[in-house]
Amino acid sequence: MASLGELERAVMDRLWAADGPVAATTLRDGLADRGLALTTVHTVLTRLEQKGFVEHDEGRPRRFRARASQEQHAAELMHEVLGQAGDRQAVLARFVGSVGPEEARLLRELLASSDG
Amino acid sequence: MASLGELERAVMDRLWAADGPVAATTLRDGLADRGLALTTVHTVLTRLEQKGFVEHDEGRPRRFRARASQEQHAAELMHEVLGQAGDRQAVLARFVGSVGPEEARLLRELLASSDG
DNA sequence: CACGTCTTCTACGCCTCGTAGAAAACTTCT
DNA sequence: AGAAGTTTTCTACGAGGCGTAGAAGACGTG
Repeated sequence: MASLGELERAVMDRLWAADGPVAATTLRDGLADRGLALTTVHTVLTRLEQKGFVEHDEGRPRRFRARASQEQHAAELMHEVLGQAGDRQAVLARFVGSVGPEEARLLRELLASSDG
Repeated sequence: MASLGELERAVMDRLWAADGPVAATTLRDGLADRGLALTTVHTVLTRLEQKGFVEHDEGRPRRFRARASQEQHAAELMHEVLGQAGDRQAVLARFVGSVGPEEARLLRELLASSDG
């Protein structure tokens, strides 16, 4: 999967946090601390579309939204990391070995429901 | 964590696959299909050392080895991905939801032993 | 010491990414 | 419709990462 730069990531975070499609101006305002030009935001959005992370509607102004939820994205990344390792089982062992107790419990529940 | 380029990754894979420290010439020979100059391998190794992935002994010729196992590395990456997501639980849910039955079983066993 | 090998230094070209101006397309207001 | 403002696209540039390796220096061996 394509990776994200720092600003690209910040934009994705905004899109993920939003509960609907977002206009470029809104994104620029949300990132006001950076003092970005609107064209900069557009450039980043275009690149994110090329990478397949974002899509826009046909309205005017365009509204942009993430194609996958942040959770989907993160889970896919985790599978990608897991998949390119030689010994997947060993990786999983290490992974769960360093998971906190809260999350361990959650995992147990999740795995219990999906019976096998 | 610093990320790896394509060749850097290939070198790490060799180091991970090796069961001991490896000389640069050996790495070059292992990557013979690429027809790399030995200095290229050295450059990559130096960068991998700067990134903290590799270290070398003081022998002559130098022998290089990965500082973490591939499993450690992958597990850390997975935690990194998980950690930078907003809703960790939702990510875990998605993650285990798309894990194969074999691995689900493994995970159950791993989690059962670490009681909580 | 001479020769070959190993290591470091330096460099270059390509690509990505943050950044944005200029220009084109479009909307809105009168 | 025309003027004025907004939005979108096109083009570009500089910094940094990475693949790549030559040149030069350090070192071991005969």
